[in-house]
Amino acid sequence: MEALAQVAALLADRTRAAFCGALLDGRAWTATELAAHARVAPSTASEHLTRLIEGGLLVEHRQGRHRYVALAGPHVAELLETMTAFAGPDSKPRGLRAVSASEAMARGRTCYDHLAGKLGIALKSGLVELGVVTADLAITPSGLIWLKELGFEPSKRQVSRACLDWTERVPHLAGAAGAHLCEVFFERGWIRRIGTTRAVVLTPAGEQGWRELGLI
Amino acid sequence: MEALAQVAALLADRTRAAFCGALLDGRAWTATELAAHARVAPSTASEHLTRLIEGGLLVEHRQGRHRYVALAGPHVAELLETMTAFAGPDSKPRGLRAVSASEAMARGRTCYDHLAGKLGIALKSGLVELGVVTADLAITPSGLIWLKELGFEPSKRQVSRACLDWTERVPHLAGAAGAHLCEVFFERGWIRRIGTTRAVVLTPAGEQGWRELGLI
DNA sequence: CCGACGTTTCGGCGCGGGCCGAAGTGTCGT
DNA sequence: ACGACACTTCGGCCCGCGCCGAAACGTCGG
Repeated sequence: MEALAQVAALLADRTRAAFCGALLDGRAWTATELAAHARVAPSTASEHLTRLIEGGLLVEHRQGRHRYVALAGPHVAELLETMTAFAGPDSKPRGLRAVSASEAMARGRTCYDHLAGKLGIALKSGLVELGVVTADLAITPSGLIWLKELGFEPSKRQVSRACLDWTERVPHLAGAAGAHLCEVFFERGWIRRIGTTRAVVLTPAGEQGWRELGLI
Repeated sequence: MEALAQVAALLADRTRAAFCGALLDGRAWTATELAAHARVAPSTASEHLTRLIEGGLLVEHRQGRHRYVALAGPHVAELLETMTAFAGPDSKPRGLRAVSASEAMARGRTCYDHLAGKLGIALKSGLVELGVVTADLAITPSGLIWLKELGFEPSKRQVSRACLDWTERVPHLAGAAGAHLCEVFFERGWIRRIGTTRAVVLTPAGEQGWRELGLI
């Protein structure tokens, strides 16, 4: 259990945890961006990033004078999701901006590479309704065909996985299938990010698309 | 991400992590037992236990002058499993006793309420062979009937869940179904604990039972 | 009722680690 | 070539926290 403590220690610091939370949007951030986000000096951020990379949680990608970092993969996102689901949402959003931001996150957001929030729950309900997945979020044989018609190709990665939503406390669809659907929705302009946050909305085109697929 | 850091901090200490690791056997331990296990003074253990309980990871059950503690539920076990799978096994078992103990754990052990190790992998393979679960560890309709014949009754808990094995790096069966099978195997004397550890072995009766069920 | 035992509280010690600013390195744009 | 910029390294500060032992409390057994 020695190793467990070491991984936990990496996430036990509010600044490093804030970095990981920001990176849950699935994009790569520069060191300076993360420093500003967590309100610490660049030198402090640099040291934290080095530790997170050595611990295998993050990967870096140097480009000129920039140091881009990103989550090391879906397995890290799953770890963070599991822990966040256990910990529950942060207690008190302070101020009007923070409140409206957290409401937007609750309506819909990306969870690294798939959809979460009320939007994620709606997607799951639709998929269950269509018989693509069972109530336990296992892909059905007919569901696999349905996914393939949307361009899904099975890989080594687990096709479906339940991810516990930390705002709704209900499992939604993660894994390769969840990631693929999210990708397709972005490509088709059915969902769109709000500003630079993880929050997303269903566009009018998306609403129509979902209706045509029988998701709503 | 504030809340994530707080949960992580609970597990970021080697002593508290050792407590949780010991409690992964699913039983309730007294404060003194845990103190001896982690080689710290009783007073130190007492303070750690209070913190873990306040953090929701453990529950206590006072009985006379004893303070029994146990994991707060399957969700805590899942959290620990996810983190341990990410962290990997502890590096170096020291001495002959430690080596043979870790080999026994690799052969078969309980993961809170279900089977893991090579034994868990064997069980999974058998279940896939029988068509009880898919390769992704989702229960099939016929598999549900098979489980019910073994006394399984669906509840609110998720029926099947993939748990990543930290010795084999392969997912095995957790969730309500995994817990039920483990329980049945213990009742029938098919598996037995080695000493007081989490390690288990398949008994001769168990080998025959598994053969009759078509698991091996 | 008394001693043994499991547990808790408290004071105090020492280490680890998170933070910053200053100075240094490397890269880009002009 | 030069300054601006992103990042890193280092020294130093200080707070948090894990540890223990001593003492107190509660329970059990005789």
